[in-house]
Amino acid sequence: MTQSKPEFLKGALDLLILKVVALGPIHGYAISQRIQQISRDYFQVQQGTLYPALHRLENRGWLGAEWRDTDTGREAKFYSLTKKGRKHLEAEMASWAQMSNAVALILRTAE
Amino acid sequence: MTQSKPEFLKGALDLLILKVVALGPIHGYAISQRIQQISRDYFQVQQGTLYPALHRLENRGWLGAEWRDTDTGREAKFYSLTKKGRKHLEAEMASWAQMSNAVALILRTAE
DNA sequence: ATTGACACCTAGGAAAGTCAGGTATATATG
DNA sequence: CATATATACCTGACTTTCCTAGGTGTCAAT
Repeated sequence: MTQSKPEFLKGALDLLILKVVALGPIHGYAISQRIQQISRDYFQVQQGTLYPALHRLENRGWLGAEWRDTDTGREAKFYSLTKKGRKHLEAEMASWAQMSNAVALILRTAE
Repeated sequence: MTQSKPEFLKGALDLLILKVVALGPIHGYAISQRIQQISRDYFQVQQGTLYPALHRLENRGWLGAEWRDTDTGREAKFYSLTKKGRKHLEAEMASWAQMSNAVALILRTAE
């Protein structure tokens, strides 16, 4: 797109993931479920989208990962926000608000 | 991303262009200026983004184009919304609102 | 015993945006 | 007059992101 700040539109998924992980350590499969639940089924994150995204966020140092057992006694990779990730999340949220406002400005212009 | 409705995040540019063209016939170069102005410099549409996008929208039957003279006596390609385009704009605006709300739901969740 | 939910992964392709180039005309500046 | 800047259009190569469509393995329920 086109934005001075190149982090959205593509980056909305990153934002959503980071925000959900910020709620507490959680594994990938559950992240997609949470996103779907909270968004009232609006967002449905495909696995082929989810896992590469998680690896991306981990590589950038925003998420840390650790294998642990779930409640149901299964192995799963639990992600948590790093300090860097928390900082980045703050920035992304602010950026999203700006972008959202900018779009609103244009959509609001009278014909 | 991930949305049930596949038309955004990528589609925000299309939305902005369609909305600006809906204000009245306008040529490409001016579209990018208008978007920048109205968004208070937030969006800066690169030419390499703009022109392919306009061709895309034209090919999909949402925009019509016609060569005309500008005020300053130069040739320029003026775009206007087709009926189909107007309908699509309505739909896109509604979709954007939904998506925006869905993101807001997630960003609003308390830690 | 098989199905379905859980939980992870990747490869290939399509779409969109950026960067960096290009053409041409009109106006302003030295 | 020459050159620079703004206007106005365009494209190709590259990158990133997402989706589709596969794959593995475990656990619970039928």
